Amino acid sequence: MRIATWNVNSITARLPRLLAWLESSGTDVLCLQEAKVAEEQFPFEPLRELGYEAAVNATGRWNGVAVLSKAGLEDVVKGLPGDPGYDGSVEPRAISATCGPVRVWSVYVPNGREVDHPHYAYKLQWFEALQAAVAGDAGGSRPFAVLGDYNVAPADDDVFDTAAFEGLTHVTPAERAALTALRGTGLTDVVPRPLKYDHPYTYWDYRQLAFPKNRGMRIDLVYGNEPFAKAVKDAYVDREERKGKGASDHAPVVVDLEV
DNA sequence: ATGGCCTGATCTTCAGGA
Repeated sequence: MRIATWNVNSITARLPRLLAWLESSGTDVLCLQEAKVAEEQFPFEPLRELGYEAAVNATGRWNGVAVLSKAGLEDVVKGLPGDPGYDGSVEPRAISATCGPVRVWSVYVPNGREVDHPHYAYKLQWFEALQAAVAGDAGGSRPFAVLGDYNVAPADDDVFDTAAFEGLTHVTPAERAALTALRGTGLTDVVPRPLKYDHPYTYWDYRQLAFPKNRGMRIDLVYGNEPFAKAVKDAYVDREERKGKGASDHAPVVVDLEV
């Protein structure tokens, strides 16, 4: 079974590439983030034609997550139990579903913006809610994983230049502590291999030739429980998908499971 | 090859991304 996570940065803008990639990669289950579209406008039909069912939590131009599957799609839960919300409203940043033998979450963790911004406190609260929501499945015997855009680089090695991130979000001790606490529920960081160079970056800014210069970050993560981690046969970042015109600024992370 | 931001809406300017 091939399972992947990909922040597509608008499913509307990315649809031709998304459909082509689903076919060429042979992905069975895709956890998708930043759909940036209301569920009513979600492209269910072209996905169905490729054999994918879709579970969607999306409300409009911001955020939006989905699980696409041709391996079954059951017990869908939209939203994060205990989601703290931001500025008085809960945003569509999480969805979970069971796809055949595996249960997955697709998550889009809040960015945080600046360390002294309310969005940063929201980000840390959101991590606490996520930890509470997944703890049961994380300790369970069924293969389970939380896949998505975590908006945190787990270690200094996961950013191209630590000095460039001095005082910024995504690398602070509190954010990394949130990841450590999340792993403490029984989850393992399934680190993919890079297809080129020596770091499995998953995101490169659109600006300043970041991708050609490989100034990237590893912020799209796959956190799997023990049964999931044991079933992993391979994992890689499909950096080919970051190339060319009309690319998302994130590349897919692909995991092959023997389940 | 991979090329000096992109996306969608409040739409010719801006918020948000990270």
